[in-house]
Amino acid sequence: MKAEQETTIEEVSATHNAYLRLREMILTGTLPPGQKLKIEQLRTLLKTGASPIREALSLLTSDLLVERLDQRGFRAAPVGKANFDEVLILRCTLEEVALRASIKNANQDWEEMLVLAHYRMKKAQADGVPDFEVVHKKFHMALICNAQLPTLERYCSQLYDLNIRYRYLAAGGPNYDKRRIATEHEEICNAVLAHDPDRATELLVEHYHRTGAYLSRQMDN
Amino acid sequence: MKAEQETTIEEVSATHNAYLRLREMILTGTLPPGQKLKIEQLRTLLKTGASPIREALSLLTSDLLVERLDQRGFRAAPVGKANFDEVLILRCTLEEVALRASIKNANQDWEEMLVLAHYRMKKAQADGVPDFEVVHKKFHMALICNAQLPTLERYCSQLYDLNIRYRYLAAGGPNYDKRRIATEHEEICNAVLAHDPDRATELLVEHYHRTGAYLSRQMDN
DNA sequence: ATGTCAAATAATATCGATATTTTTTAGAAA
DNA sequence: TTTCTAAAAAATATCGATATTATTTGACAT
Repeated sequence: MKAEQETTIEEVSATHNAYLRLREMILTGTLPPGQKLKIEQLRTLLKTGASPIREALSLLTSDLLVERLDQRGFRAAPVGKANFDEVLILRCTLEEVALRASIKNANQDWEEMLVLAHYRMKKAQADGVPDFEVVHKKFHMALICNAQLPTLERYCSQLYDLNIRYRYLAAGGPNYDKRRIATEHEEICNAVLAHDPDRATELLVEHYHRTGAYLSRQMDN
Repeated sequence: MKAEQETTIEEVSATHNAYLRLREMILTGTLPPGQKLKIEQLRTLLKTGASPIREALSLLTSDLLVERLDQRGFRAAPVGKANFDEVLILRCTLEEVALRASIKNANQDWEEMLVLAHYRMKKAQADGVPDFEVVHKKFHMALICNAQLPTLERYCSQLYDLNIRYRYLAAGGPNYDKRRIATEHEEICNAVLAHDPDRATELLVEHYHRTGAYLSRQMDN
């Protein structure tokens, strides 16, 4: 008897909902790095049973967002400069491979998808919508999704999420130079549409290094 | 009252045991690719409750060894040429980065560890012990463990495991040229000990391509 | 035969309760 | 005060049962 659709919330399964909500909370810092994640506490917070919580935490463990301590439960993965630097290296390495493969497979459909993803991101930034991070990720994933290498895409997505945590942690500091970021995105997009893999990957890696250096500076404070 | 240590089996937790056993069965092909993994069936097989099974399957999902189907349970991850090729590309890409970093950090302790891992592998092959795969993996992980990039090591370990499945699947065919494999390992080891990153990575990547081509041929049959 | 639908079956997902383990607390001895 | 130990409290890990969802079966109509 499911007469209602409640809101627009998709009711897939308690586990999946718990997974998404916990993930969000860890990424944004609502559950800060290193914090103990007690089952009972999360049970009342998410209003669900222990089983979905435990399963969701298991899934997040493999996303490197949660750590499992022998028989002592779970905690949000800690952060640190070493981890930040590693994530940056891996992103540059893997996204270069992915972007080159994407461009090699270039076709009309993908290019149009990319243009759209780019446009939506620009619009979201102009409007100052709160879920800018969502469309921003979509743009970066659109760049590499044409590689047709699902495992690689998965790694890139994971690493993007690991990096996002540092962005939220640094959110107190001075804002990015948004104009420059927008320009960089534009240039990457153009290089891809021009089928210039060398220039596209160079710009992408530079883009990551630049924002990386910014965040690194924030972390030292 | 745990008066007994039973055998040498380490009784950590039901979940961890289930994880290790299921992982082993998927890697070796006891649970073949694509097979439905029913909770009840695994419950009786591993003689444990549903919760540890489900948690173990969740963990394996993030190792890319198990797939979760909406509300229709789990199945062993399917295999295929495309996946095989992708795993090969990613291994070559990531292990090159890891090996170079490892060599850059080279020190006495690591080099001695590597020599030991290599010696144990040679010995295991000579003795024809059944757990050759274990020491073989240890050797390859020893090559890259000095990079001190834990996320990268984790990815390499995962990819190694994904690749191992294809080795077990091809086990029916003619054996490798073991002499050549041994020589390749020897040469990689020597190049590393000589602190020659270019040669070491070239040999390593070649090594993967050679065994990859062998397995690829097996798969076509 | 073939396709459709409803009942029966089987499997999953989830809950509540309990056993086990870890952590904290408090009291006694040095 | 500090340290050690035992009891109490808290938290985790696991089990058994149940509600929910998917799949199969078989009767009926086309």
